[in-house]
Amino acid sequence: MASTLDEAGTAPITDPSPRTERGRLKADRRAAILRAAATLFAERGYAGVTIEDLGAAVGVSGPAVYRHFPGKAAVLAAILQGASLSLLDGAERVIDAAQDPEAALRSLIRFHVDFALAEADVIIVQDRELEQLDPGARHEVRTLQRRYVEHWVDTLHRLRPDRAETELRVRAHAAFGLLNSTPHSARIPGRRPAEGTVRGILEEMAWSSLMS
Amino acid sequence: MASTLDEAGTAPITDPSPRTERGRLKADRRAAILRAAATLFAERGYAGVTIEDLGAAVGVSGPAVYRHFPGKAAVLAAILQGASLSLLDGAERVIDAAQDPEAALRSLIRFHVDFALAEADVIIVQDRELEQLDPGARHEVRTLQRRYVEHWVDTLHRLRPDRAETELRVRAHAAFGLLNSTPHSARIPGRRPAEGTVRGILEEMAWSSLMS
DNA sequence: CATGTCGGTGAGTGCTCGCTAACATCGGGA
DNA sequence: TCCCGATGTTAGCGAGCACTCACCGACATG
Repeated sequence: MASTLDEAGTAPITDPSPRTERGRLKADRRAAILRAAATLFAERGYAGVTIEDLGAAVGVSGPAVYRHFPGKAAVLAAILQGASLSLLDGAERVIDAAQDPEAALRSLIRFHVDFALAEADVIIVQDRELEQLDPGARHEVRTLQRRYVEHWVDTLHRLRPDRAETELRVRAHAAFGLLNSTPHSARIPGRRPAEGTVRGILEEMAWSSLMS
Repeated sequence: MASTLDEAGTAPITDPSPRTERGRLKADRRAAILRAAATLFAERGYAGVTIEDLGAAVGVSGPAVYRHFPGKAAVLAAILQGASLSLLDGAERVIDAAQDPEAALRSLIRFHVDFALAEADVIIVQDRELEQLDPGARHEVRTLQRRYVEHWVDTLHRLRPDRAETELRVRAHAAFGLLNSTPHSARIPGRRPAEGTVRGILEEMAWSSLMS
């Protein structure tokens, strides 16, 4: 299901030069563990997944996971740090490329929808398991998230300088809730419209709610 | 903190006639456990709360909880059943009282915002711990939730008969994500605007996103 | 080719936690 | 008043799980 995903999108903080064969295998396995962990955590919750499950999902058994992560909490931390970093990076790239604030907001919305649809598991884990992190990692993730929000608030402020920043912050959070609704409701069985249709609806709703 | 809450809002399925003193105490304790459990589950997640915690939160210790619920899962089930029942009840009352579809949708939005602000803990638990339920209870809750959604879809369909029901269902879910954003972002520390302000912003955003 | 490192395994350890058992206390109907 | 059932207590059991340990084979470097 995730075979067509852009790997760079959620790449963990990894040694960028795995020269040797063994290093490449290790990097692959680490990435595989993170992917599987995101899916499992999204399905059963952080506490509902065992280290054994994590290993089994990538074909190794139990304690082998400790060769790649110091513990279960570190797996979750890597997922959340990777996600918030990807979001922040994407927002900055998209804003830099935009010609004017209106284009910037449209691009932000499109980028966020893309991310939510492509990385549904990560989105779910992101806003469900944040408090499971140790204080250090939690603070780091929260800082990254705050910077992401502030990019939205700045862009909104450029479009509507008459509105208070506190109001724009509420609006930004509400828009995230709207855009992140698909990963959640996608878990509910039932016939869903095509992904392209959903994308269009969400973009339209986000835009009009933010600018209303 | 929950002392001023309307008890009827999330009252569990309880004996409505606790004539005797002892019966009243039992009902109170049961309600207290449910309230405390909602808060604790929202803070630490279902798996992060022990039966001991549940008892301690209401001044009894550990196994006394088993005098009121057959097990930990039953506490969660009672919370989620109560919440989805309250939402469904409220939606039906509100729609019956409305003069026309437009008034119905506005009332639905206002009702949902009120519920999300008053019962933030329950809202968080509702869409975070559904899969922890045993299949029977999960199916019941899901059925109640589906009926709630269908009331929204029906109302939307009356306002916009040109739109497909699948699209309206996506819109309804997105609106829930939007309206439920406050309980989630309220956990993030930081200065927030007054509750009345938030309410107005959310209602405006929900309306314009649904009708866009 | 010898050797150290590295990723893997199976067995085991200690702790947490849901739940039960056995017993104390007390309110309230006969 | 008496006694039963309901509500609480503490002690303890058993399972599950994160994590450690001792060991093994294979790859890569001198």
